Amino acid sequence: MPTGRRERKAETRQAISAAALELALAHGPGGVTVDDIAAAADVSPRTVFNYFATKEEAILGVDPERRAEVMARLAERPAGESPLVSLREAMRSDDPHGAVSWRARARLAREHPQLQSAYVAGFTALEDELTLGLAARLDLDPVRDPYPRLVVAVALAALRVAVQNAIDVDQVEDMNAFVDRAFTLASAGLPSPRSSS
Amino acid sequence: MPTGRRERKAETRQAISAAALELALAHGPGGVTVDDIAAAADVSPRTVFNYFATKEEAILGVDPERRAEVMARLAERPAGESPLVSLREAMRSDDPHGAVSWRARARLAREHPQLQSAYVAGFTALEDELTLGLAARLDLDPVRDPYPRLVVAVALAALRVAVQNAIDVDQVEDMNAFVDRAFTLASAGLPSPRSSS
DNA sequence: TGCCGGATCTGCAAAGTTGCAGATCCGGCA
DNA sequence: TGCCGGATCTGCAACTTTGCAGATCCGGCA
Repeated sequence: MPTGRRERKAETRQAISAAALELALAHGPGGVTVDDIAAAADVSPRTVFNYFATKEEAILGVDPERRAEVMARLAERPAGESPLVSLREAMRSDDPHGAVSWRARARLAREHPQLQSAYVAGFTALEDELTLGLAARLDLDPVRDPYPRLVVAVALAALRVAVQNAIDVDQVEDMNAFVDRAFTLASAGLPSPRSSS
Repeated sequence: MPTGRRERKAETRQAISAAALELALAHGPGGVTVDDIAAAADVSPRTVFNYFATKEEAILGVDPERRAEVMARLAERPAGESPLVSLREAMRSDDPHGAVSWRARARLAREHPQLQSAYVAGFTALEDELTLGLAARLDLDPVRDPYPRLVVAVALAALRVAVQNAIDVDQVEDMNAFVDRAFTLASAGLPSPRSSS
């Protein structure tokens, strides 16, 4: 059982990410320097930027393993299923541990505009990956055919809006209900609401 | 006819934006420094950051006047119209001059990944504005009710994907056709395609 | 004309970000 | 054990970005 370089790399990333999140929660994103994060993770400041493009990304950064899980779940969805449903189910998180830290980060991003950009960038990166996955499922060209990317972009928009709305009305426990509502609206073509409340 | 401060401010912004775009097109985004842009626009480097948060934003930056035009067009749409249609029409650009520079920027963003983040950030800023405008039209709470933001987010996703697709298949002249197709798909709830080509 | 007040611009210092070159570490192999 | 090769980490210099304090500009008004 070799503790290979790959595992060490994942550990370093985790250490930096954990230190960044903890310090940001404690002192606010602006109250933390990269040097602080580096010291807490016991690496050089330069190494922080080997793993994350920006300080904000170090704070919000999504674990690559989690992204891989989403991709794997997408690949396992039944073949004929509606693409929006496949994506919704692939992204649904029933892992309590992951969900908690994910909510903490979403809330942090909502409260601190300086994190907004990095937060959205995370969705964009996921969009690129999911587009390839969905195109493969549907046997479509991911770059020339707009359909896969359009469905993924809409699905991520729905997810993002649902999460933000759950946070805004302070009901993060019912996250799944909010997500379901947004996806239902999207699948129906966003009909004019009579009473969407 | 006073050449008031407001006009001078707009002129300075234009000068910086134009210099940034020109230099970026000539030498690539990475081949231009903020000092270069500042010198070309005849201001201090510090002033560049008074108008734009980042060098990338200075290159891609959307003219606030253009955003105001979109908001004005949205307000003028008939009352009972489908929200997606209202948004599509508000964002449709028939101004040849504006459209050309817009395409140049979209292409530049597509070709240089370093601009991706700033490009998406522009859409996010527009999302916030349009959400308020649409909520007002529909008389809904823009923060507690997810509907306005969801529709806007989906509309912008459709627009973004359509533009990217038109660039990818090298048919930017037919931009409107691409946008219409994406919006039609979205209004129909993104049905599984048989032949979306 | 000459002053006032606000808007705009600038200089400076500290922090963030990146490319590059080299140091270090670690597993595999003789 | 001792070396090799690649992956990882680090130091450094240039550039980017931000907060702050002050300089400058400009229109309005006495």
